[in-house]
Amino acid sequence: MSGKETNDDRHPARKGRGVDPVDRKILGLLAENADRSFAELGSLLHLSPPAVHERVKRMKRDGTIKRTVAIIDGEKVGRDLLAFVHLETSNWETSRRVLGMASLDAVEEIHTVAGDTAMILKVRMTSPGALEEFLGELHQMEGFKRVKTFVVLGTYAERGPYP
Amino acid sequence: MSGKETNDDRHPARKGRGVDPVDRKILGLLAENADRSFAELGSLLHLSPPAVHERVKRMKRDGTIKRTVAIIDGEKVGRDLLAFVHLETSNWETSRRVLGMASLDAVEEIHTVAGDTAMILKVRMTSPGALEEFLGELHQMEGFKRVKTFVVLGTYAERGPYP
DNA sequence: GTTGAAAGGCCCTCTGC
DNA sequence: GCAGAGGGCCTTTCAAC
Repeated sequence: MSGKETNDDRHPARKGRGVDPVDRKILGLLAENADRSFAELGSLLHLSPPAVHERVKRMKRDGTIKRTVAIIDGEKVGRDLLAFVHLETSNWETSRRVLGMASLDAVEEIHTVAGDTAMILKVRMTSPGALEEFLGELHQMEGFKRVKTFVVLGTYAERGPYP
Repeated sequence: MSGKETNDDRHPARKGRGVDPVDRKILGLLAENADRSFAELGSLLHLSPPAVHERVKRMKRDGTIKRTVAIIDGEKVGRDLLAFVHLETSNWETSRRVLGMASLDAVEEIHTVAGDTAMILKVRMTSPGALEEFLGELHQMEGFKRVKTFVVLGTYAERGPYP
């Protein structure tokens, strides 16, 4: 891992304030499988179930644990076409309309970035035709400069943040 | 997965075989919040808890529901620098070594793609220095042609597949 | 698929250390 | 902040319709 973050701070967690090593271990276990019981977590960490519960409750309250979700197999439900779409817009109004696409079922991620493009979208489609239609909507928007699409051929890792 | 897609299948679920509209509704609810009880799901769907349980168990067994995980706030645990890295490799051996990076804590996604690059990585770092170090490792590898990095400025949507 | 019931396990709180 | 015990809810499975 990286080192040298701290100069004068004696606590190892400078940015993750209030997240100690035990918390991180809990987060790691829950990020991998949220079905674990407090009893199981406790035995893995040599802690009592109430102690684990206290920590998890605190981390849920302060937003460190955002939520727990079921991971769906996109291919098994027909969404077998994953793509990254880069797009540049020439004005803010157009960008706002793109951000509104977050409500579309196909749109999984929207980021603004620094680099050769302005925005990156991750979309999971049910068919090439659906992707074509989506790209068509983007082209219809005024004030966009360029769209570049990367169709995913294979996925070799896909998970959430790890503490 | 199964093979044999039927031609004369009258059911609307062509690709998501065995996933009917009720299943999709369950998946949608659990993809948003996996903490819901079977009783709650049942009342939302006008089904009995055992019926819901049966469906969920089946979908977990056949992999439609891959797993349930806790979503961690990357910024709260110190990983506040998200980036997409595009890289082109000139041989397969190098690509294999990149795929091995899936075990790194910072690497969240690895995809091979069609388009102006060969692979896309999503990485979440604890600091700019950590990103620099990671990019340095890529450059040290023989057989890579080009690396392009997009640092994320803002995230406006980030979730998993939706049925 | 639904109802009803029954057993088991876990959550959650409280109390004491 | 952590360990131990009890009430209560939910899960899970079994019947029968």
